[in-house]
Amino acid sequence: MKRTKINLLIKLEKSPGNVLVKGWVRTRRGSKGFSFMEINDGSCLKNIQVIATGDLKNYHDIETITTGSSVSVAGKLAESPGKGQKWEIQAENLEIINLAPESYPLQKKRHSDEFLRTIAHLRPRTNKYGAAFRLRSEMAFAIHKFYREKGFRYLTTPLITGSDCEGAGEMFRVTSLDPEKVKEQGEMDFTMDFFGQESNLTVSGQLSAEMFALALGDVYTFGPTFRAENSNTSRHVAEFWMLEPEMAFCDLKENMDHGEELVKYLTRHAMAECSEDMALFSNFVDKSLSKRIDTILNSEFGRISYGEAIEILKKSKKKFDFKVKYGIDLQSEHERFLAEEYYKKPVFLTDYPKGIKPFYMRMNDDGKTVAAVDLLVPGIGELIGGSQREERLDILEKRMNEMNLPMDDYWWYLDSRRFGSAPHSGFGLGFERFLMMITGISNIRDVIPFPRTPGRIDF
RNA sequence: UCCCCAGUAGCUCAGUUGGCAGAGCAAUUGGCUGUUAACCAAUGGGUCCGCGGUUCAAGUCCGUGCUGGGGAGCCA
Repeated sequence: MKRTKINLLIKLEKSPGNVLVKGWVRTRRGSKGFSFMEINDGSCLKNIQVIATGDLKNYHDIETITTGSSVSVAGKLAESPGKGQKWEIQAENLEIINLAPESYPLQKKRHSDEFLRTIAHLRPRTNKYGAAFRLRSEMAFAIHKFYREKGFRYLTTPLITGSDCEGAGEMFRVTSLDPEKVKEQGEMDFTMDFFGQESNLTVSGQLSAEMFALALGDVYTFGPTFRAENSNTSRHVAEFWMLEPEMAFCDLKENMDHGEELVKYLTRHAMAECSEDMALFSNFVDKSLSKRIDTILNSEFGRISYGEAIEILKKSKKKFDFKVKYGIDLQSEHERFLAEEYYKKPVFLTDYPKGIKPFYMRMNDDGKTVAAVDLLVPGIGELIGGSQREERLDILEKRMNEMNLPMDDYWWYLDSRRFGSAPHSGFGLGFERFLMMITGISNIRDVIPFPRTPGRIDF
């Protein structure tokens, strides 16, 4: 008999008679002569109840089944006379695949997130983490679906990069040099290294994506990204996934339209395809989740310039630790006030002063601000960061000079402005931060399978 | 990296003024003929985070290190 997954089984209207289920025992309740078991196979949140009676030939062994054990159950799918479930399996053949010893760390009760992080290899067997990682999978699929429907091309950009000055934070060095020899020589000779020059793990695929947007039109990258920052917060990890769309013939407004459409599409997809898991999050993880999802789906995101934001912050009676002044980079407290208290919904901030933004952002006509855009979201902070790119060669070169960037390293990037340059825009969306937003899970380490943070690379 | 808080049984946590190491859940064993984080009873279980110090006596006080959490900076 072929195995049926539990997500299909529990949806059945009529019993097909006998079924075969394989999974892990969440709990066993024994009485004299029979046992109830809850089996979960990871296909969905729900367990299937199995009843095993004393007339089974291996019933003596069945009585020893512990939480966490793996089993294979064949039997009749019957309507359950008990409350709480429609179906149950009346076991006719129950095979113990592996008995979990008493040291199995997951109990049939709530565990703290901190404890579960220490057993990250087992935590997907819990309701909450199972739901989180099913949703993560579904959201990755939804990203590809969204872009395919819109005629975008999926681009995979290199994870190892030679440019050491992308300006998006500390980078991880990639080298094949022998540490012992480096110690003898007293310094690293990069000409002897694998690539003949210094190389690092990427902090963004954007520059590569721009080249392909100016060839294929609309592209997106979706893959891992690395930051060697010594960040110890609930919103940062050293290895995370980022979605980066890049669109030719697209200005800042269209860039925002795209970001808003994307966030709404993915959120709608989560509600439609993962309703059961989403219900768990709003019932047990974050009581305000339903309201936030509703706001994301049904409100128009705010859109204001940096200058307007500064005015709003100044006029507010709120006391900030950092004084608000035109030209400063906005602090967390400022961003939170704008998204959580003033607008109470996601809000785009545009047109930042050029001094606090990177070289590739397009200079506005005022000569002081650039066509940058950040999307601030209640509870998360910055979800999206992007811009319209500077497509005018002379202005781009001038900016790079001002910022002392080595022009030679960027010869290929500048070529794109030399040969058929065109307006284009794009942004980066932090995949884990998006997952935090739609699950209400408050620590980024709990939405990524095996988190990498300063001082920790377990599993 | 900085600020604040915490570390006691497998888990969650209590532990008074410095004076015998505790609870609930879990586990183990037994009971129970339809359970729902089953129920009832019994039993076992400790490097009180590490190191050093004060003291007749330290889980408790002091110093230091490590780990975890919250916040800040950096950013996705």
